Amino acid sequence: MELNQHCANCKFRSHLFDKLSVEELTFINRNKKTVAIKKGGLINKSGDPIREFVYLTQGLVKMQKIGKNGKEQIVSLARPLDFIGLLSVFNKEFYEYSVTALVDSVVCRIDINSLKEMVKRNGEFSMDIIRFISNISNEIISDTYAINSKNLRGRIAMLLVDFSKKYFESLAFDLPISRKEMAEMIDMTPENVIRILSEFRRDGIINLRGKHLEITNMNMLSKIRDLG
Amino acid sequence: MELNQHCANCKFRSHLFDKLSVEELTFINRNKKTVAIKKGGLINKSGDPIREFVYLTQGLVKMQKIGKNGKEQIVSLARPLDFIGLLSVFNKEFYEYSVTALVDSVVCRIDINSLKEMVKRNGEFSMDIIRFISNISNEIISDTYAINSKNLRGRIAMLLVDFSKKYFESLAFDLPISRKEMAEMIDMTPENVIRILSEFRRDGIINLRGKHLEITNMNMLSKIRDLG
DNA sequence: CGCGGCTTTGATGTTCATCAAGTAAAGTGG
DNA sequence: CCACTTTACTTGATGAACATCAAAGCCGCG
Repeated sequence: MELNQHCANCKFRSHLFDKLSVEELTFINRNKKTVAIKKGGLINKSGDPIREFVYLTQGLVKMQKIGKNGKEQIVSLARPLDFIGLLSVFNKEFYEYSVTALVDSVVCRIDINSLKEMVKRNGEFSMDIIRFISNISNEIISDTYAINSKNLRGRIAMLLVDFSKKYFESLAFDLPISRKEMAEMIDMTPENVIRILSEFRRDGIINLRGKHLEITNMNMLSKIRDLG
Repeated sequence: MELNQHCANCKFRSHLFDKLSVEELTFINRNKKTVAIKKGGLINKSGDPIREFVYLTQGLVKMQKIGKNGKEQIVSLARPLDFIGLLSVFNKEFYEYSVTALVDSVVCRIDINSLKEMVKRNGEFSMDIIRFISNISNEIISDTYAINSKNLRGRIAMLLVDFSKKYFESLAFDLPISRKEMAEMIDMTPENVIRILSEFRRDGIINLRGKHLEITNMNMLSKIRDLG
């Protein structure tokens, strides 16, 4: 695929940029670079200075931080058209979260000052930025509360339903993360992730072989999510 | 005190408005109203249409939502100069959280469309709004993670230290919320809140009589917070 | 004055983390 | 490509942390 496409023609462009004119997109285009990242590759490192606004066009990435106990904690996953670190770029000097590619991915790195310039100049664009930030943070906050108010079975059920509906739009898919990473996403131990997955398999709710998962009883799974 | 002061002279005005000219402040002033709320009074109700941007000038309020199980959950407290519902006003039609006064309070209600108009017109102002939103959501997210990674003693310790340092700037203060509300803030049961407070009292870390609390061993309390 | 909600303490049971030990899978270097 | 090493996965047993239940005293308020 063509990496260094002009923003004005980019088919991965988010609606966030709809309010920019062709001239403004050209300005952005001059100040961005597009980079391919291999699976497992580091995109941003927690603590590094923020110089760019990162935008995911292809792949899947995780945002994580290190808790006080030294354990990794996954704050959220990002899909194509998601903005990485949008919650930090405008008010922090250094990245708060590390970002790692879960599969081969492609990101655009837009010079942060060029973007800020756009925000100041184009009022409709700044309103859109505000709406995007609000949406992202609302989602993280409500997801976090939802996870923490559920028991372990409910958490796993929620995660699987989300994968199926939000990320893969299919009842069968390959898990993009390890059991350990699942545990880091929903705040439990890897042992219990495995235990509950085995339980679901025993109960005929899912098929699971290695990373390949198929939801065979979505009704039941949704019920477990809602009641947990 | 004078409720309907002109924004240009308001001593409770947040830095958020620093970038507005006198004319712009006058425009805001024409489209705002200042309201006094009694302790326990409802300021915003979850589900109501968002027509105004609410700004706290005096008092203390709680933002809460109702979990699936029907239990109340307190998302955050807001002090003077804090913006209430800033995370919702730009991207939602209806309030997500209810807001209730914990003590007698005063709020300014600014017409939401007037504020949006300002954002579009004044680029420096919109940058400030973005920074504010980012700060608020970052704080809520990191506080939520911090709370959930601690055991119950650590949670109570964190809450008390926060009250002391952030809200009252004193080692002695009156708890602004009930034991039950404390439980709703840090996701535990009222019984355990009480149990642990009694423990802290037994261990000489705090004095507690009804709502009046005094931290007698801040060192130990901080240690419990950090190690929990 | 009495009712209902808040507070407090104790007893009990459940949920989940931790520890241990073994198997499978995935890198790695020769 | 194979032996080797490491990392991920899996199951069971145990104990600790915490929620729930129960009962009694307290306080504010109509």
